[in-house]
Amino acid sequence: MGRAPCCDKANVKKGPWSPEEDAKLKSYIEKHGTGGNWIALPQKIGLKRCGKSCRLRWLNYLRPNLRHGGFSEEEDNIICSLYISIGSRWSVIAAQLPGRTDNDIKNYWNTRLKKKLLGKHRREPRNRGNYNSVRQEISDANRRSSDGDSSSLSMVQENSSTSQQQPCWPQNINMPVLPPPVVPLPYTDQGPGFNDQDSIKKLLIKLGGRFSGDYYQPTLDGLNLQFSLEGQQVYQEQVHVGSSSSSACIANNEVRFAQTGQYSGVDDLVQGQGGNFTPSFEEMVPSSNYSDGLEFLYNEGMIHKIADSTTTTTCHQNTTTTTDWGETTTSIYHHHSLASHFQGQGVTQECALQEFSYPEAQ
DNA sequence: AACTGTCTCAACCGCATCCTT
DNA sequence: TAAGGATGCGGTTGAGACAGT
Repeated sequence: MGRAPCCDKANVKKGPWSPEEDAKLKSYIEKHGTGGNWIALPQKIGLKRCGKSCRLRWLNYLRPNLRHGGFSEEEDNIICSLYISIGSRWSVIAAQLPGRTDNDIKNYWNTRLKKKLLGKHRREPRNRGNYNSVRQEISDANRRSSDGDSSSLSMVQENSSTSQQQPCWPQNINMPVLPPPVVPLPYTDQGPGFNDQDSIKKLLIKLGGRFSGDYYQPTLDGLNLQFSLEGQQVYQEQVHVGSSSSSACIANNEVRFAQTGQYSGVDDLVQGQGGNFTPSFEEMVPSSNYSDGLEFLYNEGMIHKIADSTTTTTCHQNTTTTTDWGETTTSIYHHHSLASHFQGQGVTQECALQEFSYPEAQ
């Protein structure tokens, strides 16, 4: 016997919401809150909708101070960096972007950001598809540009002009040293104290990972690289995060790449960890083109591998040991300035990481 | 003008987790 | 402590818009 349905499926309306329904729901919630019970809410206000549907409509569309579309370069960077760090935990990512919903970010990632990455790898059976994506990107960039983001268009044009020409890096060669990021990064103010272990623990806990002090083991001095963000460094921390095997895989891959300074494919790594590699990322960054995918991030100014080895340290291959996939030790490229970025907006590190609250929760 | 392919995004679905009793 | 219900979340879908042929 399966779970009881949350509502009478036969008696609820599905599909797009009408303005009348929106108005009903919005005015009720603004006056009374949800009453702490989404399931009962539609009956209270005479809507023939499932409670879950009401909740979704409110959270994704009716809630005040929401922004739709027009993602800035800064937001792109945050989304990408968080995706790299924690995987597809959209609600966590959304919590870092005030006014954005997890659904919006998820859609944006799936339709735009991921394609930015894929664009260079995807076989283009027809020219048209490529043209469309370029056209779309230019159109988006134009829109962003008109919103005051002047960096977008030039970047997209540059990308589109090189997308057909840029060779994929052959396997097993050293990655070329990339120039410093072209796009200025948003995280420029270094907040105090965020590098300390307590702050990092808090961040990781807030991000939803279980934390084990036993496993926590900053390994900066065990790594053979250093990332730079426009002059600042992104330290790699080894942390204990559960529940996200995909993020673990992603992070581990980057560790692998980072450790060796060259790309050697993901297959052996995948096999070594039970083959539990997240399909989406695998698809997104095919092993043969992995370095190229990373290059996108370089271009975006997300990460910058610096050739300067003044901080070179040693690293052993088993830094990221795993016990099982539910209790995974993973590595996160930790933007220590991320929280301080929100602090700069008058938000504490703790608060910056809180999810949105709603009337009944306030 | 009709057709076709692609893209976007709102909404649904089902599972996982949390909360209450 | 267990069971059942509510909520949260991420993956997926499908309708509509748009552009090329």
